[in-house]
Amino acid sequence: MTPKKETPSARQQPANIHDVAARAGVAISSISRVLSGHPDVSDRMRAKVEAAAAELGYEPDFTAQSLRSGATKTIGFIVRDISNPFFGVIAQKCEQELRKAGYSMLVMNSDGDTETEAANIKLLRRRKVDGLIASLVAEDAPKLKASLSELKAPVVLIDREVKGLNASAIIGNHHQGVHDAVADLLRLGHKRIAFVSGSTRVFITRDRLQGFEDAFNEAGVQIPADLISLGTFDAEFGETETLRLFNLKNPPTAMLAGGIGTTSGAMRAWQKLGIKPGIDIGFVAIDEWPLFDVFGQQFSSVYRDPAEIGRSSAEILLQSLKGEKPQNVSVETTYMPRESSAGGLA
Amino acid sequence: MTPKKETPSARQQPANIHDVAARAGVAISSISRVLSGHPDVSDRMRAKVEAAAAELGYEPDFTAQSLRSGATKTIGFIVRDISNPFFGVIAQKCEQELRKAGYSMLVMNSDGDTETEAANIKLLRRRKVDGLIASLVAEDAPKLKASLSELKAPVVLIDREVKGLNASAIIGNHHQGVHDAVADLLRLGHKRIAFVSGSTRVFITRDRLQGFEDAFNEAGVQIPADLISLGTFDAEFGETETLRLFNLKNPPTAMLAGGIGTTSGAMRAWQKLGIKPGIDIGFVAIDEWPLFDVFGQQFSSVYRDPAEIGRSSAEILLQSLKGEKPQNVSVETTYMPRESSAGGLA
DNA sequence: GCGGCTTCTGGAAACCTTTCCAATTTAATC
DNA sequence: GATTAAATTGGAAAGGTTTCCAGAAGCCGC
Repeated sequence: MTPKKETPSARQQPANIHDVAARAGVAISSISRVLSGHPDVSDRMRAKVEAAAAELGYEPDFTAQSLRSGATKTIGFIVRDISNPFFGVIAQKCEQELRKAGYSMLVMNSDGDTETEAANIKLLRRRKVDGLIASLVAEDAPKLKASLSELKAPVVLIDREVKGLNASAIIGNHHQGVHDAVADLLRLGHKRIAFVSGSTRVFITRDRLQGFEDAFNEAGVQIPADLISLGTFDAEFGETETLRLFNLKNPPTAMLAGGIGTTSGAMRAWQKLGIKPGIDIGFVAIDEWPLFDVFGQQFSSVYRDPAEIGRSSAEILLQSLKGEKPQNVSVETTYMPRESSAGGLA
Repeated sequence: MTPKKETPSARQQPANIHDVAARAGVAISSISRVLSGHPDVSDRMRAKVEAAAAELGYEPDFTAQSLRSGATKTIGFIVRDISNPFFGVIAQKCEQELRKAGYSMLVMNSDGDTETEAANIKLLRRRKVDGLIASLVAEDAPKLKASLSELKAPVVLIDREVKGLNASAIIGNHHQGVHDAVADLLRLGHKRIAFVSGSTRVFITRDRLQGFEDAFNEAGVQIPADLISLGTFDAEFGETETLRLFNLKNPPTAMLAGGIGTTSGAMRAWQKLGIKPGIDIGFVAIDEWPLFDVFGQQFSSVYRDPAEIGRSSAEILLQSLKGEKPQNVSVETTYMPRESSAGGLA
C-alpha cells in the first residue's frame, strides 16, 4: 500500500484537503467540518485541524466548493455601460456591500444591445451565479422573462419592471422629479419644452413621460409632441436629436435631457450650434454626474442618489439570498432648481 | 440494474452530460469531445450528439468545467474605486475585450486600502482566476509581491511597477505631461505652483513629481517644496490639502491636481474659499472626466486616454494567457493647454 | 487475406470539495 | 454499572465535467 501521492511540499503544489487530513491524522470530512464552522466538532479536533491547515497554508479550492455545495458566492451585475458614472457609483456600492457578505461581483456591459444582454444572462446562468443585479436594455425583449427565471436565482432590477417575473425591483419615482421640473419650466414661461430620453421599452422612460405630460395638462398647456424624442440612452442619440430639434423652424426654448448619456450628447450638439445651455435656452439635466455641484454652471437637475440605489440593490439581493421574498423599493427623485431653468427667457 | 436516475425531464432539472450521453446512446467522453471541438470525432457522432444536446437544452456546467480543466475563464479586476470615471472607462473596455475572448471579469474595489486589496487578491487566488488586471494602492505593501506571484496567473498592472515581479505593466508617461504643464505655468509667470496628488508609494506619483521638479530646474526657479502635498488619491485628501495650501500666508498662484479624485476635492475646497479656478488662480487638472470638453470652463489638463489603457490592458493579458511573455507598454500623456492655466495672472 | 496504421469510441480516473450515513466514543441517567 | 441518548468521527458517495488510456473499427498496400 504505497501512498498515491507525495506530500504537497514534495510535489510543490498547493495543499488540498487530503493533505491536511493526512497531516492532522484525521478524516477529510473532519477537515471540512472544522473549516466550515460545523458545530459538532470537539476542541481537540479543531485545534489539530487548524494547526495542520496553518502549517500547510491550506486554502480551500473555491471552484470545488462551488461545485459540491451548489453556491458560487458570485453575483452577476449587468448594466448598459459601466463607464457611465451613475452606474459606476451603483456598482461600487453594490460590490462593497456584497463583498462584506462574502460575495463577489461579475460585471458585464450589455452595450445597449438586447442580444448582448441575452448572451450575458445566458453565460451567468451557465456560471451558476447566486443572484443578479441588472439594469436592462429593454423590458420586453424576446424570451427575457424566461431567460431571467431560468437563472433560478434571485434577481434585482434597477428601474425596470418585467411583469410576471418573480424579481425584486428598485424603482425611482421619476414621475415626481420630471413633473416638478416641467412644472417649474412652464411656470417660468417656457412652452416649447423638448424631452429627449431613452426608449419607452423601459419603465423609467414611461414614468418620466407621464410626469412630463401631467405637468403640461395641469398647466393647461398643449403638449409639444414634436419635441418629444425617445430612442436610446446613449450620447449619439442625444446629440443627433438635440441637433435636429434645435434646427426646427419652431425650436424649443428649453430642454430636459433623460440621463447622463443624453446630456453628454446634448452638450456636444449645443456646442456645435453655439447654444449655451442655461443661458440661451432653459435646461434641466436628469441625473447628476461627478462634480456636478461644483462646476459652477448652475444646471438644474432631477436628482436621485446612485449610492443609495447601489446599497439598496445589494441589500435586497442579500435578503433574497437568505430566503426572503422579492420586494419593491421606491427611490425618490428630486427636482433641484438652479439658474439654468430660466435660460432663454431674457 | 435499474437506472440510478430518472430522465432529466422527469426530475425537472437541467440536463447534464450523462443525460445527453444516454439520449444519444454514446459515452460521455464523446459528448465532451464533440462539444469542445475535439478533432477526432466522426460526422455521424457529431450529428447525434448535437441533436441530443439540442433536444435536452443541454448547457455544460461552468463550475464543473473549471474544476476539471483548471481554467476558470475569469479575470480579476481591482481598482481603488470603480465609480471613478477614469477607472470606469478602463473597466468597460477591459470587459468588452475579455468578453470577446470568452472571459468574464470579477470587479473589486480596494477602497484605497492595502489590507482590503490584499484580501481581494487572496480571494481571487482561491477563486483560481486565470488572470488579474489591477491598479494597486501601493507598490510596496507588505507581502504584495509574494501575494501576486502566488496567483500563478498573468498579471497586468496599470501605472504601477513592482520590482522583481514577473508581470506586465501598462505605464503612462506622466513625467512628460506634467513637465509640459508646469513648464507652461512657469512660462506664464506662475512661481508658487502647488501640486497635490497621491502617494509616492506608487510609480505614477514619483513620475509626476519628477516632471514637476524637472520643469522647475530647467526654468531655474526654486521648487516650492511647501506646496507639494502627496498623500492619497481620494477627494477628501484633495479637499483638505487644497484648503490648507490656499490658507497659507504665501499661498499658491496655481495648482496641479493629480487625478479626478484630487480635482473633485480641490473644486470643493475652492468653492468654500470663494476661489474660481482658472480665473482667480491658474489650474491644470490631471486626467479628464466625462464632459470635460463640453463644460466650457476651459480647464487645462494632462490628458491620457482611458479607453486605450483599458483595451491595451486586456490585450496584453490575453496575450499572456496564450503563453506570451509579460510586456511593458507605454501610454502617452499630453498637456492640453487651455485658458485656466493663465488664471490669477491679471 | 492479413499485418500495421490511423481514426474513432468507451470506460474510468481525476479535479476537490461537501454531505449523508453509519459507527464509534462520550456523557447522562437510573 | 448497565442502558440510553448525545456528541463526535470516519468512510464513501456525489457534484459534472475533462482527459488519459486502451480497445475497436476502418483503411491501406501487398
